[in-house]
Amino acid sequence: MMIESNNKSLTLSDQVFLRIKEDIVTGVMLQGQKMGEAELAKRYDISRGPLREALQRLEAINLVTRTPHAGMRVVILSHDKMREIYQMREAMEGFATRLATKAMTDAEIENLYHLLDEHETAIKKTNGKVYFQEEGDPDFHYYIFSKCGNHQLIEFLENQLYQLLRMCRYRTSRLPFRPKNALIEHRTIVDAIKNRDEEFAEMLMRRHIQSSWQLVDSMLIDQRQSDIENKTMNG
Amino acid sequence: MMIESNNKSLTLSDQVFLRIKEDIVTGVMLQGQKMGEAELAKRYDISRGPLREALQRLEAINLVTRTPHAGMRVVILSHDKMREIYQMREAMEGFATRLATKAMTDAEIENLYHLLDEHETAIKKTNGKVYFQEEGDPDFHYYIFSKCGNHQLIEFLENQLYQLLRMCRYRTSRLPFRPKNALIEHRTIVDAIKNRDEEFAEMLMRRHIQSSWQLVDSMLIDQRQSDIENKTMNG
DNA sequence: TTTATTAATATTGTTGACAATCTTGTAATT
DNA sequence: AATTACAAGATTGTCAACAATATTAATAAA
Repeated sequence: MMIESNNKSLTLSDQVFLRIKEDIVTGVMLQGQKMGEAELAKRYDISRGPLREALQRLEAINLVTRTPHAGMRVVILSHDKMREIYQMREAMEGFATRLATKAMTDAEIENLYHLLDEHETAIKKTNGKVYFQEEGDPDFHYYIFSKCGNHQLIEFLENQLYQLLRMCRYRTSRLPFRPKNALIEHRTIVDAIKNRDEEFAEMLMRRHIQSSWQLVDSMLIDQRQSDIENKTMNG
Repeated sequence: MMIESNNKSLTLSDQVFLRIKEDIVTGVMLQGQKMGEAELAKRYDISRGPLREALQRLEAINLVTRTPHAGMRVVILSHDKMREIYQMREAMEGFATRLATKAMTDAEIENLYHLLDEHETAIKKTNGKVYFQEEGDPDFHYYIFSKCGNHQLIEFLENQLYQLLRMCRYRTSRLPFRPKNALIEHRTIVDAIKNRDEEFAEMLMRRHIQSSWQLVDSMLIDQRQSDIENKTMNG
């Protein structure tokens, strides 16, 4: 929602890149789906030139796969691939947290506490339904790693890894989460940052991401289970 | 050298991407240099369409920077940026080493020892001039992280980070290195892998990369020193 | 009936021309 | 003399037609 606001000076290729990216991440386009250039060009009302450039950029962030002379497809997030993504996230965001623990100003740490307070009230208001549901969680993580001081790392996390993560999240929709647990973990992380305890902050962030993965992992297993059952019933 | 061998089924865009990448990394194109599309198209004997796609891909791996409606420039590897790159390398390759320590087969570890032996004889033969001079070191590192089992991580290290690293190395050309030291460090890393000691292997790899950075860092400081002196003499 | 070959079709890769935008240089005004 | 406004030139962004490649469908042979 609200992505059509900045059409002013962006190039056509940029605009359609953002639009398709959103359509892939949010599941409007299905995984493994063939993306014919002519079809897409018509659909997004654009010529094939800028479209191809947009697809090229989508390939660069691993949202589509290309086979020469055969075309593009939406990436398929297999169970294995998702595990790899979360594993990578654990290492890189853990490291970013360590750096941020050293680099953040006191004022920025205060901002983090305010952010947590906002989340808490949001949880209370909606009786625990918000949070983790694409609301608070990304803000929290984003705020921390954006303060790590390493632009290369920030750029990678923001523009590459987090796009795939969002896609994972959309795939495992409607999670039966425990927002209070997540909030508690978040608080312990911020406390460690406040104490300037890099070692501990990194460890807590890694564990937090690990448990996030375990939840997704179990979801996927359940899903596969029911897939198998469906197949058995139909066959 | 020897990059013109596989022209068979690669698309034009792919070919020119590889060629320009090589020209940037090896310093044929200078840092910060303007890359006019018309000029490049003529130079590489290609039309602007595929050229633009190639440039797009170069932008994706941070070898060129683009400002809309103003064109592309070769990236400038400032001192700060290089530190960021090495910092990131330390974290990610260290993590990859940890994973590889668990994942490698015994046969693959034997291969690593053979690789070290080859390097040792090469050093003896050339009296310590080879190694680190774009010969043995990348092979060693590449072999390890390529066995980490995480394809996302491998892809990132190989296609993104290592391109920038090669560029750093070319920039700090002719280093007064100590190949024997590096070889010793390599051996201790392989020994840790052989013992399946993930913790230690990661630590050793990180330290190895740290000292690699310190060498480059000191080079850059010297360089700046002499730059300042030159400026003083000329002004 | 199955498999291999070949032609037809559809899709991707490439090109050169056209449009929009920025940069540069000149001239006029303060 | 300095600065702003405007116009000419150059460069990037976009488009539609053309060429090369892969996919398919059909036909013929085993």
